[in-house]
Amino acid sequence: MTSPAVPRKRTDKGAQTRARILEAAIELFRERGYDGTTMRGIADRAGVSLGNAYYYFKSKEVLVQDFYRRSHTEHLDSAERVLATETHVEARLRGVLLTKIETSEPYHRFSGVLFKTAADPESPLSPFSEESAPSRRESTRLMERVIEGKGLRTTPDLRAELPDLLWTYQMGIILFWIHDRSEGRKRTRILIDRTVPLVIRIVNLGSLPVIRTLTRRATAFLRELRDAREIPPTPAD
Amino acid sequence: MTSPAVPRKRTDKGAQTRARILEAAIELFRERGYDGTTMRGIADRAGVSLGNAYYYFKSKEVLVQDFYRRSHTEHLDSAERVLATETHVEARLRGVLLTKIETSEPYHRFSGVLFKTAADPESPLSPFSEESAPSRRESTRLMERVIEGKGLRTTPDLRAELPDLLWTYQMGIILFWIHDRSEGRKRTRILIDRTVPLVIRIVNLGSLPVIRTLTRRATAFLRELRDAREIPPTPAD
DNA sequence: GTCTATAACCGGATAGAC
DNA sequence: GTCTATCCGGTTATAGAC
Repeated sequence: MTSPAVPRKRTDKGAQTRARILEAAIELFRERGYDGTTMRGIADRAGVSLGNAYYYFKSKEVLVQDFYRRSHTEHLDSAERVLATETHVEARLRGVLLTKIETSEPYHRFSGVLFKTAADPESPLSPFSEESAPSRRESTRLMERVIEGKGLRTTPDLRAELPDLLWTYQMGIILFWIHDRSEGRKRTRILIDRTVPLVIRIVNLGSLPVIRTLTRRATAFLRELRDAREIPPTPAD
Repeated sequence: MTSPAVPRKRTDKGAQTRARILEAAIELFRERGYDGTTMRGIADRAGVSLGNAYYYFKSKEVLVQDFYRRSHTEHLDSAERVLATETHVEARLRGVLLTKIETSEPYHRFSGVLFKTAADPESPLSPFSEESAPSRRESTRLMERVIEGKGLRTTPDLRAELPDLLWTYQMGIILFWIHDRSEGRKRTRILIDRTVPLVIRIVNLGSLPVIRTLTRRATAFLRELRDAREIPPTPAD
């Protein structure tokens, strides 16, 4: 008697359609790759009209992005489990990187497309863009957690820069992974296995007296660079 | 009496048309950017038909590439002049990097497009692809010349890897430059000025006894990685 | 206001005649 | 070598249904 003619199941009329479209897209991307998939094909398989598909997804690209976003959250989850069990930095770092490429595996085929647009400074998808700041923040947060592990000897100033540096390192690994055509991404795995200990060792060397001044200078510059980035470009000066 | 009815200037019937099209493309890219330029517009301005434009350039992308190739050769020239006058590694490296961003400046606007396709592993434009091996080779050759300068203390094994490492460093600088919106690319210039000395110093540190084993291990791995890349992926093993 | 569909538009790319 | 005619697929405009 309270509620008028409003239908009960208000939950998600279109949300389901949206899901159907995304599902169809994922299937087709898997079957034929990004370029081989057409928006018309996606709409067809989802049983909707072309225009309708565009009602839910502004472009073909955001379809891949939505698809890829899954991998990001999956990674956060898996990484969480790694961090809960591993206590040594080295193991933590290796674990975070390995889970990254593992959760990304289903997307390897289109990672090229993703990376492509990511490299474009105009694109909101660029890892350096304003829009992707949240997920970048999440990734560096992960690195903050990583370096809470045992086995790291470092100075406070270097430590402060480490999350960003490790994020960059991770980007490098991903770039390698994208180009890795070996079965089981064996080559990327080797890369991780070999470079993680090196990275940790190099960081630890940073506290050696001979290297101290160098480290200090480098971190000072990094800090400067990072802080300048936060501030919108100054037309003056 | 020897030559029949054939016109004398046989040199380049179509080569001129080709040039006209490229010229028109460059103008339009400059005026309206990559996306704002259409193949029809290019053909129009060049005074040829659309189909004809495609006869000379397989795609819109290769037009930008041809355009960009100029910058590459220009850079080789400018770098040559730098290497002829500068004797110290640091000055040589800085000079090579500065001329790189300076000769690339006219292309800054589309560098996004270039980099975009370059990041795609499928693309023949990818700096890691077979097709771009020649220009990559030229760039690492340049780095070989750079390290012939004075002021470098290093071991043979590290030295052997340096050209590739410095090429990677240069790629990093370019990535930064692409995203650099500061006037006169001031930020990239600062980046170069600050990091070049650091890089040289780090390399020189590589010969310190404490670091030797680390360097040796790292270079061994790099060599392994590089050599494996030359060999086509082995399906066996 | 939320959803769905049809009919274009636009621009990159190709086929094939001359 | 050059053109015209088309294709193809991403994207948009727009109209109507719920």
